[in-house]
Amino acid sequence: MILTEAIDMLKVNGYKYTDKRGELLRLFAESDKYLTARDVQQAIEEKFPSLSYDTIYRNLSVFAELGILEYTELSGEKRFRFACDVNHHHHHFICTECGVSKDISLCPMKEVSGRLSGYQISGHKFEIYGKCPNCVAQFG
Amino acid sequence: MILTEAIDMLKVNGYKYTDKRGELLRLFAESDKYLTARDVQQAIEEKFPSLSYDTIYRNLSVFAELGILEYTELSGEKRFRFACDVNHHHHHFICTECGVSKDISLCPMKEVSGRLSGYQISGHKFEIYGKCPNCVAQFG
DNA sequence: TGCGTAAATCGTAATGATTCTGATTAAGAA
DNA sequence: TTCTTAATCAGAATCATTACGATTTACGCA
Repeated sequence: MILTEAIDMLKVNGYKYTDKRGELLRLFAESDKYLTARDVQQAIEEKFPSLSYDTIYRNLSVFAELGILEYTELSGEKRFRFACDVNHHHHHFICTECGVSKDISLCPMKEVSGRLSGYQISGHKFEIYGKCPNCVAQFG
Repeated sequence: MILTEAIDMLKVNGYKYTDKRGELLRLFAESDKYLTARDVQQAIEEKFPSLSYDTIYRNLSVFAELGILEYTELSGEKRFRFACDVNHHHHHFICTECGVSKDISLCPMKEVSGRLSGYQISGHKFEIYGKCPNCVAQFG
């Protein structure tokens, strides 16, 4: 997904375009990191110093619902990143220091679903945590 | 793990045994469900109507640190269940209705770790969500 | 271009989970 | 039994998240 697609996605679904939404989306489009609402607020502070926290939250939720952002929960916080290839299901390594993520194309669900007859599967989560090479170099 | 082992584990690590800790552990030992602190409070209310919420929290953390309980986060809440076979690494299906869990012995990390050279892996999470057969029958 | 309406944003407050504090109680060693 | 220290308690503080009512703004339409 790219920025213009994300903006189209907004409009197609009846949401209005605002400079603030644009800036939020740009921030995610330029990064492969998982960000918390607080991260976003800090990153965007220069451009929109008074952007309401509530506005950030609501918009992150909207974006995630539309599939523009991917979403996970880590140590008690919601985190978001720009959606990768929507057509190719995959998972992520997530750096616990900086939030940067790396695609893991492998998905273990193929082998698992056969073992769960009688169960109604609604979702799954496969995430790997640790330090990315940058953070290993920086923090050891 | 069984209840008596869990209690030994407490003592070996220098923690005192109290009736309340005993009751907390018994509650988990008799269930294969993931429970929130609130769930625990309700379940234990009959026996200890005035057990402090803080006490529950602290103890769940202690138990998890000692490996007596397994821990996960789901929809913004910490959840705990009695540790299964400590010697056999595995994952869980978790029912989003009732919290009941089922072992999934498969672990995808074997295939993945080779793809992450340069990364320092500290942990991973593989969980499957949905409804257990009971809840499918009950709620559809 | 200017208007009107519904949506977006704002500032603030409410909520809910989690953690902390300082006082009191009780487990377990001597 | 006594003593020391950990455990528990009640209540408050903290933090993430969500809700509220008022104000502002995007954008369809004249």
